[in-house]
Amino acid sequence: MLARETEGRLDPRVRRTRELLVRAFNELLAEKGHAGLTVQEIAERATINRATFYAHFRDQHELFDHVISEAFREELGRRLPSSPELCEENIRALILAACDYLAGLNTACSWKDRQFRPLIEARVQHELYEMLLSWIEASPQRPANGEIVACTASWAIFGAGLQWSRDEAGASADEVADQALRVIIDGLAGSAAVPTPRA
Amino acid sequence: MLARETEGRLDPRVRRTRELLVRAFNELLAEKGHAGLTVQEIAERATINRATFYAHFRDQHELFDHVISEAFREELGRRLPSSPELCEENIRALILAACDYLAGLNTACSWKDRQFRPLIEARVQHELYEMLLSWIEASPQRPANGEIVACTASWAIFGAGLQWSRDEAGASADEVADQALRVIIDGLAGSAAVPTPRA
DNA sequence: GGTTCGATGTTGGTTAAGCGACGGAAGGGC
DNA sequence: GCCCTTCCGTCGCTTAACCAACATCGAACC
Repeated sequence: MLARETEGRLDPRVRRTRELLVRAFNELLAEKGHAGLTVQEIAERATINRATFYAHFRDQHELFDHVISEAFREELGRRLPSSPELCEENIRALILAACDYLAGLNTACSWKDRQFRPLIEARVQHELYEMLLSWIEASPQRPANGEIVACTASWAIFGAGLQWSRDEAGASADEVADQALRVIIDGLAGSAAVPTPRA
Repeated sequence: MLARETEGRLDPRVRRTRELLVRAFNELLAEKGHAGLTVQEIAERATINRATFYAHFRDQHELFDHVISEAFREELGRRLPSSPELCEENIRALILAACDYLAGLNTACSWKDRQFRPLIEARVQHELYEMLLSWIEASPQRPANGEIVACTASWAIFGAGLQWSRDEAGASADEVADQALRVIIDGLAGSAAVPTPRA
């Protein structure tokens, strides 16, 4: 009964309610961390009724996922001014975004409780996947199994970014991006790690 | 059908809508001034439907009055930590608040268009009146004609404040407050401007 | 003059938000 | 064990916000 999501148009009340909830959640996250945060608290801060919360999110975890995804999508949006297509430049931006975002979690967002990092990381990978898939499906020669391609590549990008973010004093993000880019685009064969099977 | 104002309880949606409208109006006022501001613009900024606007304010002028009154009441609230009663200390705070608020209009709020100052000043006087009247009616020996007393005194305070705010390099606000306070409390007779009629 | 355009208030029907209450689960005290 | 509190997730009813119109007005503009 709520929110014809598929349509582009969306009831302004719905948009406003979600924005208020997201803002409130972000504020409380910054103030008190995630542990012990109640739905009541979030709803109150957002000036939204608690029951209305459940009309928009199944539970607090879903809101959490939504907020993380949105934050990472914003990070991506800042780095992807060019057209939405599958090209080296964009993939490189994806890698750098993953690096910076994941590294940022180690410093700025040194949460009281690190137990939520896996959840955040899962969202990052998922957003990489979604972005890649949208590019693949918009490309001229779209493969039949775009999902598998997107999945593999997104995990590759994610893995590179995560590894780099954990690696103190390693290579620069640019270097990582360049190397990972080669593997992702040309494959293992192209990266000279294995002999090319058909050469 | 909207907003049982008299009751203390007030639908949270109503409170939120009014706050959004007030905030939007203040923002637009700071950005573009008052001239040429449309209801449509205000409603849009507040993420409120234009029709809903009219469920809360008769027109833009009423919102304007509301905003000004609220700002001045806030100014008063900051200066009146003591109990709400008719005493020298509180009246003095009233005078000083009027002085500062009206003087502030000359500098910080140097609107593109000064034509709205009379409207603002009218609100200041009205708020002074309301505050005084509430004190008078709560006092032990409340006179029958509290309205006339409050009216006279509020205009006196307002006049003193306005004159001071216009007077460059005159007496300090404290001095004005002291002198005006004497006139207001002891009357012309007490201030020695005229001989006391019954002495 | 007449025409176009945009802002203003207003209306009735639709839809989402608020409220109060409910049962259930999780913890804390004793 | 048992009670007490607090949060959770859900439900039916009420109420306010949204929307798409509408007539009206005033300011260009020709």
